[in-house]
Amino acid sequence: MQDDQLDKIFKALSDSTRRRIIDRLSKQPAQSLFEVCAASVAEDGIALSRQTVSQHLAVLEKANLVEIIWKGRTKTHSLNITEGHIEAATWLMKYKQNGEEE
Amino acid sequence: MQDDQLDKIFKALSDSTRRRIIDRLSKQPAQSLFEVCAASVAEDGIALSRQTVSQHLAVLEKANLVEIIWKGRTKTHSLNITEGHIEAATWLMKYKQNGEEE
DNA sequence: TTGACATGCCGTACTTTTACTGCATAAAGG
DNA sequence: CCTTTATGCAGTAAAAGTACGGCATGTCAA
Repeated sequence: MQDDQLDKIFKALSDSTRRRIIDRLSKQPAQSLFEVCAASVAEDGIALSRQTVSQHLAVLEKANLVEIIWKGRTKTHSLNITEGHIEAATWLMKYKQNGEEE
Repeated sequence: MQDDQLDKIFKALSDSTRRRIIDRLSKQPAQSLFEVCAASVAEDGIALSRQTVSQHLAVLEKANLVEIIWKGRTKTHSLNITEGHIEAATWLMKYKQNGEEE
């Protein structure tokens, strides 16, 4: 696993807005930009501009966490968690000191 | 798991310099600030100022990833990965789509 | 063709992060 | 006492991250 890839994945996960988007996309895939915006207001009461959400989705896209499929003029976003992501996310586990009670 | 805590942990892990420090501390615990600096130069050939390393260690400390023990006038840093950290690191796993070959 | 819709790119403002220099403080040793 | 050693704090500067408005482009449908 390359440093660059780990950077992208951890950075993508280090923002609560993006984690909320991930959670939202997991419940309903293939959402457009506007659907994500609308859901943010409807479910969390957080009104974010189109550009802001677009930027967050771009970060997730660069980390390959969302898959893009164009349907006509609509760009749909779906969650795409791969083995590579799981490997990256569990990077810390190899440093867990085992032993101790608990 | 609170958003604030997840933020701190993922942010702490999203920098390759900090990941290198974690790796270093896992091999040799109870290192002082200067030892981490020296090891950075010796093992990776990266010369970082004392203050820069200090700041990185502070980020790891705020995420509770390192434990501080004072020995005389020396502040020693050791890795301290808890169940909470593991839980945070595996945050992404609950979104993994199972199924598919592989 | 025209209008409405969805996205993309450019620029701005504010905040945070990263890396650094310099100075101050406190403890141990000669 | 004075020097060395280890840390802490303040301040600076460049870069990146976050959030936004405006304008342009492309597409679907009436």
